[in-house]
Amino acid sequence: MSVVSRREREKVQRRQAILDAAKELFLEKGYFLTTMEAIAEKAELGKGTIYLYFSNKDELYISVTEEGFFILEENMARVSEQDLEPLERLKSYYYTFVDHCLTHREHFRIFEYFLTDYAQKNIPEYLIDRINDHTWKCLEYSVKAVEEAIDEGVLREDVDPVHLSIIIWRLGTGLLELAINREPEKEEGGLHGDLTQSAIDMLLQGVMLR
Amino acid sequence: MSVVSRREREKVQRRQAILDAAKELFLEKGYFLTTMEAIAEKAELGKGTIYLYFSNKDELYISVTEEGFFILEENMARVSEQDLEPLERLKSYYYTFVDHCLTHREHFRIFEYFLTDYAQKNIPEYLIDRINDHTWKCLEYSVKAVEEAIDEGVLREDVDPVHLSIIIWRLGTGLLELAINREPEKEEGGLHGDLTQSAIDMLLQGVMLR
Amino acid sequence: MSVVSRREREKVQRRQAILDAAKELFLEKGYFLTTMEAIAEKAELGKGTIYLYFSNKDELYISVTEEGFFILEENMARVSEQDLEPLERLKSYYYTFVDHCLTHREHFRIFEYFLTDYAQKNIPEYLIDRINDHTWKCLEYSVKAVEEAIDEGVLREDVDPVHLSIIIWRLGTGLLELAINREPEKEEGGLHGDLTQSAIDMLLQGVMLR
Amino acid sequence: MSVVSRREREKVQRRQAILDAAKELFLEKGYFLTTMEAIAEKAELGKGTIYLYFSNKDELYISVTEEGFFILEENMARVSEQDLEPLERLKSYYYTFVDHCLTHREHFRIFEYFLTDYAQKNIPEYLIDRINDHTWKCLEYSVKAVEEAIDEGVLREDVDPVHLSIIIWRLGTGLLELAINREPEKEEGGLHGDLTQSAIDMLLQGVMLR
DNA sequence: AATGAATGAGTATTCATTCAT
DNA sequence: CATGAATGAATACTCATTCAT
Repeated sequence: MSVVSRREREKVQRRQAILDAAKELFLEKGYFLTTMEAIAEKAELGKGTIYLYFSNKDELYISVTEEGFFILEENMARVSEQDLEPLERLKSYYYTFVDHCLTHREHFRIFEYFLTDYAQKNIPEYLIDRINDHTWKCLEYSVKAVEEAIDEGVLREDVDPVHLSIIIWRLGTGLLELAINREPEKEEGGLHGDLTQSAIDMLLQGVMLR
Repeated sequence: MSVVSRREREKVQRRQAILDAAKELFLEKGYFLTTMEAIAEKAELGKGTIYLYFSNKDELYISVTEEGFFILEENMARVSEQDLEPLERLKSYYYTFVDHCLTHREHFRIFEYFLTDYAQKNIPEYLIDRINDHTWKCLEYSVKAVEEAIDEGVLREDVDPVHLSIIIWRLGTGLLELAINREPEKEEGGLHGDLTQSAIDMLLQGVMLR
Repeated sequence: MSVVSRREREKVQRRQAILDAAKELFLEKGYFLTTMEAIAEKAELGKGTIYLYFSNKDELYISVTEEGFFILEENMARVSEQDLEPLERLKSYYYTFVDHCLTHREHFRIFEYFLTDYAQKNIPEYLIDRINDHTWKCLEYSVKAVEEAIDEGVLREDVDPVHLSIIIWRLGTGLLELAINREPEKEEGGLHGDLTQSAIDMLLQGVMLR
Repeated sequence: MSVVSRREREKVQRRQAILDAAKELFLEKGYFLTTMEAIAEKAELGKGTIYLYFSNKDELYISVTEEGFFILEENMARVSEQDLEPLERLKSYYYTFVDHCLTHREHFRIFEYFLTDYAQKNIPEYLIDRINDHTWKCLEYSVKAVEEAIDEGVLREDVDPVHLSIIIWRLGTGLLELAINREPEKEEGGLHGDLTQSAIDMLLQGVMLR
């Protein structure tokens, strides 16, 4: 059994090595300019080996994206377990998302690629579905927080929880796109930090009851 | 002269035919999956002809993007000439931008591609600059409106005009991304219309003096 | 008639302009890397115009080469009219050829190209024949001089006039190749001048009667 | 180990197959008219395979040329080890060179291309240097033989060893050019054999002490 | 299981030549 | 006559994927 488990462990490690190499390269050069050969080299594996773990380039790409979601989902879950005022929780989700994307910029970029049309047209549906599932799982945390906030009389009753959640989320990605693609290596506290905070504050101010 | 002007006209038409074909294809399949051959075919021209009008694929791509900006800038200028309350003007710029992107979805998508990393790394700087100039030109309309609004006591004084403009603009793109990429051919009045409006309203509500 | 002759003159001028432009470019970049467009531009004519004077690129190329021969033949003829000792005449032909090639380096290079295999395989026979005729015309001057020299008892009787002529001529081209291709813009008096002279002197010394 | 060495051997064989195919085609059609596809086809390999062995067309071309030099250098070295009178040795080098070029006509032609201007302008310097190194290595054998001949009082003291070597070498190429390009498949004993011999004899006769 | 050599479809771009004006 | 816009065949090179070892 020990032998089997060692093999098992090695397999997992190898898979991870490929994912890590791919993540870095997809981030650096984008989907089309990243070659399978380069990934193999960076992972210090043979070119053919990749195909033992991922059936093709697209699947590898999606897997890289998915990996990011696992981390994000964990962070979201952690926030959900904290004892917070509903509005604070809502902001906390927002910041968690923004921080996650800034820390794992690669996931954000890769995810953005995902929204583009040619990605959608060239990636098999089952892979797309997998990503969409993740997206919704994250969004739901926000939706619940908004509902709570309305219930507790902190937010106006005419606010649609799903709408507000989408707006917050898209506000975040909109600003992130700028921060990540335009000021590649800026420190966190710069213009973007301000914008991120101002944005959510202005927005919530606009829907709070007072 | 008549002959010359006819030729001149034909040249312009041919250039436009190429731009139109390219626009459609870049939109449909993205930069990398669109071939020069396909563009030529769609424009009903020889492959080599394209190169008489655009020096290479990148330049054609940028030109397509630029064309969209010319239209947008015109619309923005038109709004700027209207006699509007500063807050109405601000919203009007926002809606103009959103409407433009919904009407010319291709420009939006192409422009989004532009923000991606591999685009930035593989397009010559002078072409990138050309696009950035357009972006700033549009943003400035919004900045001026915010300044006016502050001057007239409609918006809080502690609001940074550039920051708010960026937030509005990015809120717009964030939502558009969703609308355009996820619900490809939805009619205007759907979920997105609501979101767009709610978003700007909530946001401005948050920064208004009252 | 005046009008006709003016037109005639213009035609000749235009042809010459093309030849001059082509000569310069073929020399500078070689056959394959010289484009018809570049020739047209340099000749300040339309691309299509060239085809009114030369039926295609090959013919133009040969014509350029031929033009060089006309000049060389004239110079050879001039030497043949001088009153010279047969051995001096022989050397004079040799120097005339070498000087011609150094002065009109382009003709030499173009001519050398002509000897290459792909030139031979891709140029219509009638054009090849035209060049060969020129070659023989020049060689015959030398042959006659050798015959004279033998008749006058200056050269050994066992020397074959054609053989010696070919040897002298090829010795010249062999050295020229070096001079022209390797030391592109060296002044005449350099290593090459010495070599050229030494070579013919050594050679003739070896076949002189004494 | 046996497996490894077999693979190694196959790699060498494959490389050689490409070189052979390329040699034949470059000879037959010249650089520009030889396509990588044709080479692949002749070598019975996939188009892409060539690029596993040679980084591009130029490198392949130079490699073909270089291969010829390896053979020539070997033959020259063999002559240098023989016990010969200096003048005989000198002639022997000359004949070795001429014979080599007649036996491996392709190398001669390819090398001649090398001297042309467009080759020089379009081949990376480091490749040019590689070829020049070979040229000098061969020439030095001749230079040493001339020096010996002078030392032993067989050749005149005023003869410059490098000059004479160059003259001999260029005399050889001059004649070879004729033999190879003009009488493609003539048997060895023809006009050319005579010329080659006559030429060196006349020349040396002219510089011998007597 | 891991490898990496081989493959060949696919792509941007060039350029001699034609032909309508 | 002169033009130059249009053409499309041709070509070097890349890269995801396969498969024999």
